[in-house]
Amino acid sequence: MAIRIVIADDHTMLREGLAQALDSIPDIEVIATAADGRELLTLLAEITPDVILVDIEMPRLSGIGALRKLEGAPPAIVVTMHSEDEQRRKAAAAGAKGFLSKSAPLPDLAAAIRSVAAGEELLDAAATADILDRHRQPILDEGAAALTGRERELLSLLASGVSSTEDLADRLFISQKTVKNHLASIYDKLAITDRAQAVVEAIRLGIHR
Amino acid sequence: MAIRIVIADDHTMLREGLAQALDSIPDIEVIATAADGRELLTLLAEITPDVILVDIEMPRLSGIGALRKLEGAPPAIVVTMHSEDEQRRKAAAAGAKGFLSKSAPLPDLAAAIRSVAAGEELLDAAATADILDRHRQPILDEGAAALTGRERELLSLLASGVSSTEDLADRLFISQKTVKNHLASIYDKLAITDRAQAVVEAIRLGIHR
DNA sequence: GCCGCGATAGGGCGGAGGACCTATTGCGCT
DNA sequence: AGCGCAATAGGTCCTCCGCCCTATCGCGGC
Repeated sequence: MAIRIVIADDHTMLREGLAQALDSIPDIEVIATAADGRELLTLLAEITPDVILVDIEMPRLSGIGALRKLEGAPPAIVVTMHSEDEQRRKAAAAGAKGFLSKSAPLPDLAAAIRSVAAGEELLDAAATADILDRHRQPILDEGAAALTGRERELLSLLASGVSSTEDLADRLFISQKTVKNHLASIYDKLAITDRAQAVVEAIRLGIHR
Repeated sequence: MAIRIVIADDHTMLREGLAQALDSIPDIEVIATAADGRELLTLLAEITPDVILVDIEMPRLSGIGALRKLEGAPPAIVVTMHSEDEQRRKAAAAGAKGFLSKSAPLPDLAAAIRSVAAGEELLDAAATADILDRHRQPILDEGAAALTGRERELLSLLASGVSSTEDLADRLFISQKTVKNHLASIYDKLAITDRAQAVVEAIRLGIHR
């Protein structure tokens, strides 16, 4: 269901941080990370993600070096510190399907992951913007996509700890009956049975704050 | 309650990724981020975090430059790509309280944040390891710290979507009565009233999987 | 040896919550 | 004009949940 990705970067803070951030996006799942090119190769001998995210600058074996050895089995996106044309050219030559600066916003990275997962290429800097726009929205679950605005509001409140029918009704300025109706509709769409499961789903789908 | 921090780094992927990763630690709260030194200064004119995390290499105004202007109001930890003594020396001179490589593991970063929040200094590379060790454990809420092992197991199951008394009893191989007793104890300790709120707390406290 | 407490289990009681059904209003699309 | 649907609200029924109280067993500490 979700797009399964692997992240390779030698800086733990970026690697683990990005892993957590991407994992929290409903349609993206980080299944493993690697601290250098060799680790990445070892990893890919065992598992096959849908998309690989590689940093260029890494000890032992660089991202570009790793890609050359892989010959593009799973599509790869190269991320780098200083986005220069020379690096972009090298990445493309090594078989990368995408190229992004580490300064790119996370929604762009998510869109890029969806793009290459769908078989598109993001190498031409000019064309990239258009392609990304077509992959902006996260691919939510069937049920989650069917949620109405009011249902999302209610879920968001639930996920913030407002659990009783009375409190929910007060916060939304509607009757307790309507709260129960909305909840029943949510249970139906998400295929769950109670408020506790609704909280789990709300947080998994990123419906909170 | 939680340690309030601000992150300054020009690379969005590191900045936002790290923000999300740190925010998920129960006793750490990321209240804002900045993309360069100037933004950081603007931010600190408005808000006062407990700890600042700054990258050295940033456009417009470097991390070191920003620290010099701040004169160490909130304690700062400098993070950098290539951990060299020259940079460590400069960071110390600019008033930094800590110095870490971006390759440092996240638990070390969390421990470093707790250390400087507590008023300690992490500049001597040799002494750092000992100090970090003393700040390994996350500072949980009063109530959360009082949870017993079995109560955590139950919470963890709840947070994974097992919500009915019957299912919980089956998964833990205990009677439904005991499940209710454990739940009542959890409600008491966490000052909540039902399963939905328990799920919210479980996830906030990182008790899941 | 006993106290405290974690883990286990039972009973009763009242209310909240979930399932099922109907109904009205207003909006947008055809 | 008519359809579909989101948002609102009401009703009934019965289960399950939260609350209060009691009780046993075994372990570790004072």
